Amino acid sequence: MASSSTKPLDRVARPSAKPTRDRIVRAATDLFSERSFDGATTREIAAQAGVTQPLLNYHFRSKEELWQAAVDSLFERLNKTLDERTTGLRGVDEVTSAKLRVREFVTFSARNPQLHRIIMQESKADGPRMDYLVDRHVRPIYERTVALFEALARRGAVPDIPSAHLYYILTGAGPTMFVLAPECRRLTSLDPSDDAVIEAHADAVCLLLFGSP
Amino acid sequence: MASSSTKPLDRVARPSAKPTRDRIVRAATDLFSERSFDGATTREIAAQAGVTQPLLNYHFRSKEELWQAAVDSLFERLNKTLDERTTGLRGVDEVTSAKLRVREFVTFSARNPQLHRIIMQESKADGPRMDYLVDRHVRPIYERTVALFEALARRGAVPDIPSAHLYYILTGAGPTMFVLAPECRRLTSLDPSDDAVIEAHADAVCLLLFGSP
DNA sequence: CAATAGCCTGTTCAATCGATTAGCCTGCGC
DNA sequence: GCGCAGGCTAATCGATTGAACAGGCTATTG
Repeated sequence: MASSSTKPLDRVARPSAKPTRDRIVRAATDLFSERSFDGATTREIAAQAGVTQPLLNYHFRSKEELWQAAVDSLFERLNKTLDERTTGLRGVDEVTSAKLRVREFVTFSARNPQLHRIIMQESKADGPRMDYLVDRHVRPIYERTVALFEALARRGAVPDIPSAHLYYILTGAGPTMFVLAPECRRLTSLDPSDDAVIEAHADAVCLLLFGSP
Repeated sequence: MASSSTKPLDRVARPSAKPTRDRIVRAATDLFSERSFDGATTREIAAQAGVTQPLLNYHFRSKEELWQAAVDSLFERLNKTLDERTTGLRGVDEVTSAKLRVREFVTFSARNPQLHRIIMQESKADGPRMDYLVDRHVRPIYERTVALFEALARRGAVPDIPSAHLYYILTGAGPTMFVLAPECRRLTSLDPSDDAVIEAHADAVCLLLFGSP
């Protein structure tokens, strides 16, 4: 097969191109998560990035490749955030450490709802973009999380629930309030972007999982 | 303003039109939930329904109106399912009744992941379709659920968590495994459409919320 | 000081979108 | 048994989509 997918552009990039490229990726992240892959137009992305539409095809081979760049940058941010929280925790016991990790996950999901929106989006079509997401990004996180939960379950720190179910309970209970933020604002008097609300939600999730916030 | 939205077509429908209309709505439900509003094309919906594309504009004024019909039929099914479970429960205590309702919600979400997929989809754009969803369908369910949780909390049957947070924990933890079914199949050895898996997930959610399945 | 390569824009193309129109076929009411 | 309205299709519309192309500006390079 002549699959060429995502070869880097064979061009020696100059540093002056980086900020422009970053603005495009940021705009693409927002619009892909808001409008879905099909719903987001390259013209709209270009407009939000403050550039012309053909420039997207200059920096990226296709809309598909721009989508991959957006996804990569999102997961890079997530992994960096979680890693920073994990290191610097030498000597803290395993349960407390896990709780902090969960809280960090909830906070990140609140500040970056785009990630879960894109995952939800793509996990329906079940196409090549789903392959990219799972193989490249989701599986490593899933396996680390499951291993953590199973260690916690052996200590009795979390309820005895099959780890796959626990994983989807966490990835559902944590981000949904923020993924559905516009709905939440209409239904309740809460603003999901408010720090106090985020804190309260992290409390709630930890209370359910660990028995204490 | 000349807003005309969703007037019924001024035409005396014959019974022979109903099955065709239903097939179109069913196909629209599947494709809107899989591909999002923008991603689903009227031609594809027509093809899956086994009719020609202009027929959609015969039965519905616009793509928007077809979307509303699909959403209406989904929520009608949800409400019917939950109501059937609630009646026929005379004399059962409140906690057991709530548990059964939650289990029914999880089961419905597993068999009809389209509903949550569409809600997730629309809750990002924050446009007129979001208004339609919340005002017409989600708010009544939200208020009933919150009232139920607050009654349960007064009895100590569920953890003391602000009801809005509890609502989003439930609507996240319950359906996410099934909304992300294609992802789940790749990550785990579980098939989210398997009855045993659905049962196990309902057990897990009830265990976390109520302390026992 | 040329000249080359990276960065970016204006213009345009074929494909595809939702919607409209004109018209065919069928079966019910009179 | 005739007319007419409902159900449906074929053909086509203007608008918009992602992408390609040709060319201009600028900074680095030799």
